[in-house]
Amino acid sequence: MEAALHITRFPVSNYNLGSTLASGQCFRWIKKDGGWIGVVGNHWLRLEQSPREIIVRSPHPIPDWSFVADFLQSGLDLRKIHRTFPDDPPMQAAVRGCPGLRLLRQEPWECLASFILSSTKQIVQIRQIIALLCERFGESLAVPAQEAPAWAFPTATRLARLRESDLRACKMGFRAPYLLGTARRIADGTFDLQSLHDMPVHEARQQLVTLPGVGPKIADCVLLFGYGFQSAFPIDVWILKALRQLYFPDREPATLELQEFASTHFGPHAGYAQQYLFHYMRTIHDAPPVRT
DNA sequence: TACCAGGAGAGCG
DNA sequence: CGCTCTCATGGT
Repeated sequence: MEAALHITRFPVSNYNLGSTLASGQCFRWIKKDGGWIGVVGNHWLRLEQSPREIIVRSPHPIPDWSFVADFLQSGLDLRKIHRTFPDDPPMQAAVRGCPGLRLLRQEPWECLASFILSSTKQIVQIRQIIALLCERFGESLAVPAQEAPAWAFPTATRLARLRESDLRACKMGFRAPYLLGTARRIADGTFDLQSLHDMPVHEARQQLVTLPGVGPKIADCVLLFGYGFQSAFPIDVWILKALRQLYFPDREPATLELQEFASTHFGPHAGYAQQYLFHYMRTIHDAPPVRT
């Protein structure tokens, strides 16, 4: 089975594939047999970390693997990013605590839809909802023998034709009309996701928050994870807690003050810094007690 | 069981 | 404006 797969390798340094895929920026990758199974575009893929490269396997020939390099951002020099981070104890602890953590570059529609579904949900539940949505409405993909079936993320056009009850059946609750409304604006052409690539970040953000179910936090997630605007700094409950505990342990700043602090303190790649704080907070600094 | 989750939108005053 | 409440569902 192994030999039947088509394979390529991306040389990397300081790339922690596991932390990256499990850091709450994407929701479809599953750890299996020392590697990771997932979908990029219309391709089932298996990714595996080795010391100096990421090994990529596909069930069918891939003439051009560059879409995988784009997704992984494997060519990015992480040290250059780190050098722009503020030189303070919390930030340095977060970087040391999450070596090789990266930002992926996801397809904007999948990223937008996924984060509309993320509001007030735990990551495990977001994953369940998205898995259901893909299984029911996504295009079936070719997978290797003995592997579980896989589906592409459903297109906006496909979701736009559904009824709200079809989406609620995927356990997304009050998020169903949001996702449906946004899918319809993209499907009917009144919102152009592609055009955001060429806008200044503040303008792209203004556009995104006109979509139903998209407020400041989700807009920033899409700008950061889907478009690569690395100044975007999503502020959620975890980041608020991180800023309070790590930077202001002796008092209780208002949310507005923390937003102001976040927008000025972390430099041109603030969004990247945010991912370190988020993952550090969730996995190390304030990890919930382990049950036995 | 009760609480809370990578929030947003509507309805107040 | 700024604040509060609600929204649906399931994990812990």
